[in-house]
Amino acid sequence: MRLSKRGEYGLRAMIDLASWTQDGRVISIKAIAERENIPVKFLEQILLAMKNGGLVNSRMGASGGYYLAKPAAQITLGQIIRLLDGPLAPIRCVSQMAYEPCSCPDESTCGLRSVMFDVRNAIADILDHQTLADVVHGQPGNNLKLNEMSKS
Amino acid sequence: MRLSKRGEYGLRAMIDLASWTQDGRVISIKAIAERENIPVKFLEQILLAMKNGGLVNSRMGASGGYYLAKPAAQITLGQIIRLLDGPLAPIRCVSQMAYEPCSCPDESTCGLRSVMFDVRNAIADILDHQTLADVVHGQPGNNLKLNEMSKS
DNA sequence: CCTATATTCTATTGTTTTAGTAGGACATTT
DNA sequence: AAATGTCCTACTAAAACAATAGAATATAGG
Repeated sequence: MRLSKRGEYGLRAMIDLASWTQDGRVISIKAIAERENIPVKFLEQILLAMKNGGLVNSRMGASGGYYLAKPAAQITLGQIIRLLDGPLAPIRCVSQMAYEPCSCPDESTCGLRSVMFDVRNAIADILDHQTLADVVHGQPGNNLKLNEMSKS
Repeated sequence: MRLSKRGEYGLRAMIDLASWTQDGRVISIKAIAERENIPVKFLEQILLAMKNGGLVNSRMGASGGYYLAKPAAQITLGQIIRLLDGPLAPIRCVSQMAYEPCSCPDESTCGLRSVMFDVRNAIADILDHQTLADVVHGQPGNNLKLNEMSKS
């Protein structure tokens, strides 16, 4: 159930962009990498992928850099993670974007599938509604349960 | 965010055990593997791990096999997944059982961390409350959201 | 125009994880 | 004693992960 470093770095970089960008300014890979403790060349790839995915834009050359392609309130964490790490769903047979049949004889009566469907939705409910703007402004998650004692 | 085959097979095997076991009977690896389409030798390892983890017991020798170590209502999917795949948390710094500090300067104000904390709790809320008995008897998940349009 | 500073793009590398396989030792039933 | 199980360790091929390397290209500023 874990997020890769690629996904984590991508999220941190986007949050960084969202919090440091104002008006027409751009931010260099190096600046982000230093603030967020991310290997420069690795971050380079990640930002490139996000550019190709339409989440950021860039200005080349000296004093160039990156900026969000859309307002921070229109970019969700779900979009970023899907782009960098693939589907949110724990198993393919409950994924909307990358569905594949599983091995069970009948999906409609598969107990495991229905639980995993719930898990997928719980994850997507959070990640598809939390925007970069929410994260930057410390918006509390709408699914937060305080009195939760389970160990993850 | 995905479940490994090891985890998936383990869950399927446990659900199989929960639904086919009655009174003092045991079920062989081969029988489970055939019903659930799991490679026999792989399942062997998985069941062994679950035995060492205290979730199942076994009877050796001819006509031996496995059975649940506890009533199905006392085994949660969370226990199984943690045993086979490790922590449910997307990143270590929000894990209870395998906490590690992340790279950010201050965890208490880290926006990413607080979102991932919510995600961890959402996953654990489901997986730590759904028992094998629930799954076998088609208990609906308590976190199911029907009108959900997001793609996973 | 030239240089320093950026992004762009592709390839390569080392490590770890995943998903099994193989094979023999040991226990129990028949 | 043979058949049928679990137990246990080691091994392996392939994929995923986490970078690194290096050259090409673009632009600002002097």
